[in-house]
Amino acid sequence: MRERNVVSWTAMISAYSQRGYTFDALDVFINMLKSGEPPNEFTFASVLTSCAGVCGFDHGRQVHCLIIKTNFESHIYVGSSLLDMYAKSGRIHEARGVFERLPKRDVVSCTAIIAGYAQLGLDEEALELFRQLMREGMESNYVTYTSVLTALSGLAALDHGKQVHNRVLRSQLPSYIVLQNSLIDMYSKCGNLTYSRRVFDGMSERTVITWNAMLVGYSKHGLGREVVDLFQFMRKDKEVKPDNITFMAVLSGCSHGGLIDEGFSIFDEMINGKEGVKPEIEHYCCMVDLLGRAGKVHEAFDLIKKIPFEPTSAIWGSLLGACRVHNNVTVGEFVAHQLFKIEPQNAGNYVILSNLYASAGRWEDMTNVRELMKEKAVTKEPGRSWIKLDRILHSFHADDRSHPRKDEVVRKVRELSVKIKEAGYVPDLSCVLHDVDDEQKEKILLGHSEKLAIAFGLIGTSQALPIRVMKNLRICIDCHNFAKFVSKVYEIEISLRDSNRFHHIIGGICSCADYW
DNA sequence: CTAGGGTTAG
Repeated sequence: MRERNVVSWTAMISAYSQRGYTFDALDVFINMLKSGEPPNEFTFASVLTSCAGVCGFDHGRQVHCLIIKTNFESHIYVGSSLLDMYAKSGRIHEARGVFERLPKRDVVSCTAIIAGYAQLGLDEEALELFRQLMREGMESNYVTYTSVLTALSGLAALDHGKQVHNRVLRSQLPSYIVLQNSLIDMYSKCGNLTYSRRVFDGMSERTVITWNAMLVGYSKHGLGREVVDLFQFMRKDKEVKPDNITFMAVLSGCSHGGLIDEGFSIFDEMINGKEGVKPEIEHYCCMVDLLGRAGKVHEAFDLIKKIPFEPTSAIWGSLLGACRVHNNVTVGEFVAHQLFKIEPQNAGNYVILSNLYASAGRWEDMTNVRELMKEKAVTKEPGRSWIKLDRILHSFHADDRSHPRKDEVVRKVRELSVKIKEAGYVPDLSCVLHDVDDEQKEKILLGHSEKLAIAFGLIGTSQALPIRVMKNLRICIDCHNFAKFVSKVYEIEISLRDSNRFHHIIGGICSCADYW
């Protein structure tokens, strides 16, 4: 074109941006500035989409400066994409600032800020904001519901999830696949696979994400057979093609469900090119996990040596977990030191190596690891467990003194401990890293947040109802054992969702088969 | 003629 105006420039930027060519979009934007053509609100809204994520937030901030200078910050489209850019770059406070400064709000800007919190895992904040904006009369559409469902999945808040589902049904929205997908995910992460499957079966059209969400659900619940069956069913649907996430779900489902041979045969077909998806490092990671789970620690180690990628922390981490479960100190030691090189600040690795030494009675080595950990000043995200009782969410952290019924809860944990010891429970003191005597260690163990939540559940629930506890980290070995004994002695079902998967514990047996 | 928010992973 010999002549261009703001519309031609913006159309080009938008075209690149919508197709994912973020750098090209930015490039055209810069050339536009050089040409002297002033951007308008359309240009800014468009170019900011390309500043989110990959290009980082440096470009985004510079564009923000321009927006302020040209007085477009309060424009509703510009403001929405601006706050979205900040949220996607992890700057949620800046995003909130832009949102609060908007003179007018609409569905999109409200959804963008709620989704921003949810995508960063700030689930409580997302839910709280959704409620507040609803009170203030915000409109909701299917994208809003999808974003709220993401937050509810994270919180494992089944009742809220059902409420949103009801609202969706009542509002007579057309059935958006994206919304249905997030319903499947919500129900599965809230522990109700039956409802997930009901939504799945009711869909007339499915995308690869639909299938993946359902497969991941079965996988997280340790139902390997269902994962493989559904995968075979998926292959009959000629409308969808399994992608790399599908295979991760299937392989990790085989691993968690103990289907070693099935896992390998699917993996071999991937290598032979029969599946149309070549194995990436994540798939090798699943196989290391699968071998490790089966107790084949050395085979897992050999696989790592053979893979055509540089091993990642996820690969080593998976093997380290297997070493802990199968008490392999020699391999574990080597693996832990690989991890110390790659991610020295990750406390979990020090903890596991220390556990390994403790279970082998190598106290001096254990002390050294602890010293090393102090030296590197690693910090752990504080463990937190929560349980819902009479529609109220009760949250506990270790040694919680803040709960109104703390004394009652602490007494109950002690009572449980005494009762289940009679049935054979032995506290696993290797789970404690502090350098104190055994009596003190046991006290620390009894203060773990998941035990507090379980005890609280027992106080408040009538015998027949299952206890549903959620945890933000992986459950510790001692607490897992504790829960198994409690379920047996008190004849109660305990469902525990940790950061990794579900544990359905009935009669002293867990659905994870003690591997997680 | 040009514009903003959304779902699946280990």
